Parts: sequence; structure tokens; C-alpha cells
Amino acid sequence: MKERFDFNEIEPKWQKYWAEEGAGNSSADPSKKKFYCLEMFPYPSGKIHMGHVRNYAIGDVIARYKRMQGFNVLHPMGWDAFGMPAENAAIKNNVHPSKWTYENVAFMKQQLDRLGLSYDWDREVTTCNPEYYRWNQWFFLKLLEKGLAYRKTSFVNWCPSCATVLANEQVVDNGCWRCDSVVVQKELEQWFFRITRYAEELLQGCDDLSGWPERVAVMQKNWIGKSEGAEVDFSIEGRPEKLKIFTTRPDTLFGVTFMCIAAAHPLAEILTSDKPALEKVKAQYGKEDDKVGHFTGHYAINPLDNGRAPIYIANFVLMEYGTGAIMSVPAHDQRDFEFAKKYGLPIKTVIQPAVNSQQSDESLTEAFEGEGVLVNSGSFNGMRSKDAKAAIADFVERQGLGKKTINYKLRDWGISRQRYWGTPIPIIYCDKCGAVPVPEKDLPVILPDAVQFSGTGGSPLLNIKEFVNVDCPKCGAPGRRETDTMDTFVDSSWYFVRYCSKRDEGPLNKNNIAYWMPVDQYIGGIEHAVLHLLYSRFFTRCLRDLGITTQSEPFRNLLTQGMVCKETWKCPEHGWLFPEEVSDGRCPQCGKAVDKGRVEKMSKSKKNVIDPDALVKRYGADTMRLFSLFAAPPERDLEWSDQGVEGAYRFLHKIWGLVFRCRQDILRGREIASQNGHSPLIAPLLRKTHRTIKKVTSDIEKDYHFNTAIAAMMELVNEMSSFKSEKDEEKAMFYMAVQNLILMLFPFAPHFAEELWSEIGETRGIYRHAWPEWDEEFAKEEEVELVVQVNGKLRAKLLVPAGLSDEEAKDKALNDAKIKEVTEGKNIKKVIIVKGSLVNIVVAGGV
RNA sequence: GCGAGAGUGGCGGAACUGGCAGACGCGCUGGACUUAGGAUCCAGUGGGGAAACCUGUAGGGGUUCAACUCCCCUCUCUCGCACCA
Repeated sequence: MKERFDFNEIEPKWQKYWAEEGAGNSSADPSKKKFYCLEMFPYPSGKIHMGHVRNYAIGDVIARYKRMQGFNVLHPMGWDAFGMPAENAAIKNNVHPSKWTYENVAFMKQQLDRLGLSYDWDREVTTCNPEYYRWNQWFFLKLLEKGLAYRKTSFVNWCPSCATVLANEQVVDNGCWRCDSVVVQKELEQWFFRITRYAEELLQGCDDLSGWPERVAVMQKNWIGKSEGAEVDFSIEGRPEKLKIFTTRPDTLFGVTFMCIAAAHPLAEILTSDKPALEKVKAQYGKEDDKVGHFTGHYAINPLDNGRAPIYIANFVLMEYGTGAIMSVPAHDQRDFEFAKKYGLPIKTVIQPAVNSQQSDESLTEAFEGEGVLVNSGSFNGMRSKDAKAAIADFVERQGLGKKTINYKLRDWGISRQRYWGTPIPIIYCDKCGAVPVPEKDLPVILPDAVQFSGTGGSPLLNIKEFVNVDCPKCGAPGRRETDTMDTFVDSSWYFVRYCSKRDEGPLNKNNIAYWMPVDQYIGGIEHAVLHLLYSRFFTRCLRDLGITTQSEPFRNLLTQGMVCKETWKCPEHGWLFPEEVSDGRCPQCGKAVDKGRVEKMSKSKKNVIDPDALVKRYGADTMRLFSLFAAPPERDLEWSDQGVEGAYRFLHKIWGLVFRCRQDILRGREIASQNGHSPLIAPLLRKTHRTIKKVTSDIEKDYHFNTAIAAMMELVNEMSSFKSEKDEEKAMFYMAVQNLILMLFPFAPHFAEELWSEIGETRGIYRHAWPEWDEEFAKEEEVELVVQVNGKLRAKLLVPAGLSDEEAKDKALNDAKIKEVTEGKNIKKVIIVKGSLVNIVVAGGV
């Protein structure tokens, strides 16, 4: 055994060993309890970053821990390999997206292996492989059959920089989720997945996601955005058209004093002759600072009381929600109130907060949006607004004036992308037959290799005659192939199902899927709270309805890990600086004092990244894993600290040194321990070891708080460091402590643990060993510190035998010299005893 | 504006169901070993104080024998939603 721990030697050695043993592999086996542990697969952008390291370290600890707990663990990895960066690289560097992608995959795979991650590579998925994406196409055809995929022309989000369409979920603050460019609206014919058919189910399902962070479920609920109300038809004075509005407040129908329609509403063009005014309102569409409107000169008739309501075109009314038209009740809606004040429109109160609070309409300073009692509402007067909602909606429906409606914000998922590097949509257009699906037997529709990237936008597929020109499968006439490709979120919506079967088993093996699904623990960033996680929930339901799985929810437990952050440095003139550029707090270019910026998410642009490769070279994979698990609990942001890494490195060395120095004692202890009839000596180290096992186990089980689990192991090591083993029994005990420590350390620092495991005389790999158990008897303290308070203030600490009765504890406390002094001559009113830990003596008149 | 989460030493972070605030690590201080130390080991380390002791979990109030923990108010930060009718 070497005196110093040499990670360069031992880490590759054990990686090779695990690979040969197939230590990460798994097979479906209904006789065993399964555990599916999954980390979000990466986009192969070139090399891994610290966010990946953290994500995968967390997953690997869980996978290894669960294996030791006896679970049949599925822990796969793959590549989200279609997407824009490959295409951009192709344009920029004249390298084919396929070559670029596969090279990145090879490089990153090697990086992951160097971290000692226990994946089952037999199930590796690469989404740009035809054997994978043919199933995207197959699902597309199935969804088409079920009416869940359809084509329509509509205004869609267009990112000018990416030269492609984006789904609603992919627009963040009116910018592109990938490149931040301002998104514009463009009218295009596109393919959609009818996710809205599952809106209600997806919403309801949010309440069953007990293993998810609540905020993620809340974000999905908000995104689905259900609201219940009614659609009501208003007639237009002197015109044949009807004006259909949606409202969640039918109880305020009698309070309507005007109507508003969106500038893009079909009636807007018809009802106003003043086109410049209409354009003006259009230009202000969606601007939140000001409400702008234009009176059309027409009036709508309230179907309930035949009141006349002027129709306005207003910038704050959204065409994409509800019917694009609203009834305005300024007394009970703040937006309508503001609009009414600006344009001098009447305000009519129809709900009183309390029965006797009369207030004139003119004196209102804001809308009253709460609940109350109806007034000025005909036969509904006196009804509670809560009840009136249903009553008026019912009335409207019975009279044929409208109907009760549920509205969702969720829109169908637009999946067409005008890009090359994605799954071809299996459709052929024929002048006679229309959009004809490619027959299943012709799948996959292979993405052609030989393409030219102009970089000027537009899919290069358009220019490939052999691809585009194809006969109609139905009538045989010359047709034209769809050149749009699928959104890459389609790829990631079912990859976790593909993993259930090995590469040679066929992708949709129902037995495998039934055994492994759902994912027991999913780990990834919060940025997919709506995107990928919502699409996957939708897709899983589609698979369920296709009979492929019986599950509705793909991910039982979700852990959203925090970001990896680091401090930043910034020169007021030259911007972000690398930490090593900054010497004595000055900018290397201009010599000006630099600002120590905030701690921010690692990013190349802020120059605060740490390269995992450099770290592996310097400290090894185990140290890097250990630090990233120790520095913060997994769901919280992690602040990178170079000195903290040193600390983790030191910790491993400390253990190594301990085993190195005491090796003979340990081996002797092992012999003693293996002898029959040996019973362990009850001593502090034994107690500490059992308590550590208990603590580490429960910290992992409860929310995966690895930071405190590692801290507990550190405590144990500290205690072991000062332990002297002279007698055989002590050696046996020390051996027992070392053995358990190594076992517990294994999921965190697996190479290191394997090496020490063999150094203490084991011949079978530790990866097959069971997780240690603790004995509650041994974990008990024999002496405890009894805290004695007087009026809640700490006055003494007494070392007493464990299991003291309340009476004994009280006696001990009251007879303590210090306590006697403090309570001398005072009237003891009460003594509170917390079993085995604390006595609080309450005396009159303070201390 | 609405919703959620958070605020604890010089720093990252601990603290069960209300019961010793600051586990563990980093940093710092002192010491040992050493030609040397940015290695290693040992000790100390919330603040004030010589000490007894006092004080301390964003700020203010409350409940309680006892509050980081529960309740009310205020401030700050982060995230999400944001004219959704």
C-alpha cells in the first residue's frame, strides 16, 4: 500500500474493473424490486460542465446506494443529440452536424466514464440515430391516427435568429428560450400535437405529483391555466353579427357598461371605418404601461337587460385567449376600471361588499373584485355573488344566450421546425390526396446526409431533390415530402421509455416497460419545469392510450438540483475577467480596481467557469464528486470554492493515512472479528459507528441530504483518528469502524472506497456489498449531557447515565452546586423535564 | 402587482415534532515537525468581557417554562407568473 493516495492510478483501474464486471448493467427481473434512477440526458455540446458533474454525481450516489440496498437499479445515460448548435457549428465550421455530434458524444462519454459514473451503457440512446428517431415518426403516425396530431395555419412564434418556429413553452419573456432573440409572429402552416386534449388530466395529475417539488407542479398548473366561466353572445345593434365573449364573472353581467375586442379580432376590421386608429391600437398591442382604445361607433346589446354597451377596440385584449373579446365591468374589474376612467365611460356597481355599504359609483377609486351581494341585477338582486356566478351562467345557458365554458391557457404544441438537424416529419404532400402519412413499413424516413448549409435560413432539406421528390403513397402521383423536422422536445418526451429495453431488445417491449416504469427518481435542472416535464407527462399519456404503458405519470420523484455558481470579477471598463487575470484587485488591461461581482451561475460569458477536466487531473474524480455533494444540499445552489475542493481532497487523504498507518491493526482486527462467538466491545467508537450508519442512511433516505451525510462521516473519521487500538478487541472494533466507513463512502467516492476495500483484505468488489445496518442498541448513548436551565437560561450541563427517570434528573439538577447557587432562596414554581435531555427550573422573581 | 422560497459567524452550511444555536467543512490564530511550508499533525475560533457573565438566528411585536423553529407586522433578496377577462 502506498503512503499517499494516487488517484491517477486507482481511478482508471476501478473504472476498468467495473466496466469488465458490468457493474452498472441491469436486466428486468420481476422477482426483484426495481429502482429506476435517471438524470436528464445532456445535449452533446462539446464537453461536460460542472452542472453536469453535479447532476450526475447526485444520480450516481443514489444509484449506487440503491444497489447496495438490494434494489435492481436501472441507471442509463444517453444523448439528446438533435438540435440547433450542431447545425450552427456546421454553418460556421463547415463540419457536418452528424460528425460534429458523434464526435462530441464520444468525447463526452469518455469524460463521464472518467467520473466513475455507474451507467448501463448497453441502453445508451442517441436521438439522432435513425433507429431512435424512427420511433418519433412512428408515434407521429399513431398520434395522427388518433387525431392527436394535425396541421393548421396559424400565427406562430418565429425566432429570426434561429430561423425557426418555437412552441409557446419555448418563448421566455417574449424571447427565444435558446438565444434570447425577440420572437415575432408569423403565419405558417404547421404540425401540432393536441396536448390540449389532455389539459384537464394533466392539471388534475399535478395534485398527485407528491414526489415533485411543489413549485414545479404549481408552474405547470399555472401554465395550463384553467378558468371556469361562460361564453355569452351579445348582439350588435343594427348588425347581423354576434359578439361572443368569455367571462369568469357571469355574476357581474348586469354591470357591463362597454365591450372591448382585440385589434386582431375579425370584427375589428368590420366595425370600424377608421383604419389608422385601428392600426394605432394594434401597434400598442400587449404594451402594459398604457391602455389604449378606439370606439367603433357600434353598440352591443346586453342580453340580460338590453342595455347598450359601446364597442371598443382595445390594446389590452388578447386575441389568443378566450374569444378575443370581453365584456367590461369597470366597477368590478380593475383593468376595465382604468379603461373606463381614461375614456369617461360609466361605472355601474352590481356587487356590494356588505349589505348596508352604499357607495356612489362616482366615488370609487378602484374596482371591487371581491365577493359580495348582487344589486342592480334584476331578479338576481340580493343573491351572494358566489351563488350568482352559477345561477346567471345557468340562466344564460337555459335562455340560449351562451354556455358555461372552461378555458385553458395551454395551447397545442407546435412541433414543426424549419431546420435540418431533427427528425423528418413522415408526411408526403400530394396535390390530389393532400397530406399523406408515410406508411409504417417505409419508416424510418432517413435524414439525408448530403446537404449544403447556406446559413441564410430555410431548411437545407428543401434543396435536396431526392428527398423532396417522392411519389404519393396513396395514388402514386408525384408528391412532395414534408421538409420541416420535429421539435427536439419530441425526442426527449419518451427516451426514458426507450431505456427500459436494451439496444437489441426492441424499443417498445411492454414487459420491460411495465417492469421499469415509472422513473423512481428523476434529477435535473429547474429550467425544464414546464417544457420537457410537461411534454413528457403528455407523451406518457399518449403512450398509455396506445397501450404501450399502463402508467400516466413518467416521473414518480423529481429532484431539481440547484445551479453551480461562482464569484465573478468585473472591470468597470473591460467587463468580466477570469479570476486568475485579476492580480491585487486590478484589471490587467487598464490597471483599474475591479469589482468583486456577485456569485452567479457558471457561464463562459461571465468567465467564472471551472473546467471539470482540469479538476479531474488535479484532484481526481472522487474529490470532485465529494465536494460537489458536500458543499450544499442538492436542491440548493452550490457555490464553487477552490479551497472547499482542497478540503474534500484532504478528507480522503486523512482516511487513507489512517488506514495506511493502522493497516496491521486493521488486518488483525479483521481476523478477530471473523472468529466465532466474538461480541463487540461496547465502547464509544462502536456507538459512534452505529450512530453514523444511522445518520448517513437517514440523511440519504430523507431528501438526499448528502452534505450532512458526509459531515457525519467526517465526524466518525475524526473520532477514529484519536482512537488507540492496543487490545485485540479494540483492533476488531477499529476494523469494524473502518469497514463500515468504507462501505458508506462508496456511493460518494467509489474508486477510493474500492481501493481501500481491497487494502483491508476484501477480494470481492465493494459494489456488490450490502449497505451496512445499524443496531439500535449500539447506537444508544450510555451517557448523556443533561442541560439544566433556570428560567429558560442555560446554567449547567451535567453528564448523566442515559435512561434517567424524570425524578432522578430533577434531583440531579436541583442538587448541582451551580444550580443551588443560582436558585438559592428563590421560590421554585415549576420544574419542566424533557426526558433524558433537559431540565428547566422556573423560579419566581427572575434570576 | 400576484404566487412561492429564502434571510443564521469572516464564508459554504447544520439544528428532530418548539428543548444546549453555529454540527461538518473552508478561512483565520497559535503551536508541533521541518532547511523550508501553500505539506502534515495538534489546539483555539459568533460578538463583547480579565472573569463571572452578558449578548446573539434580517428588524419590530406576540404566544410559551422554553422560539432559528409557531403567530402578526415591516424590510431585503431569489425564483416563477404577469393585462388570461
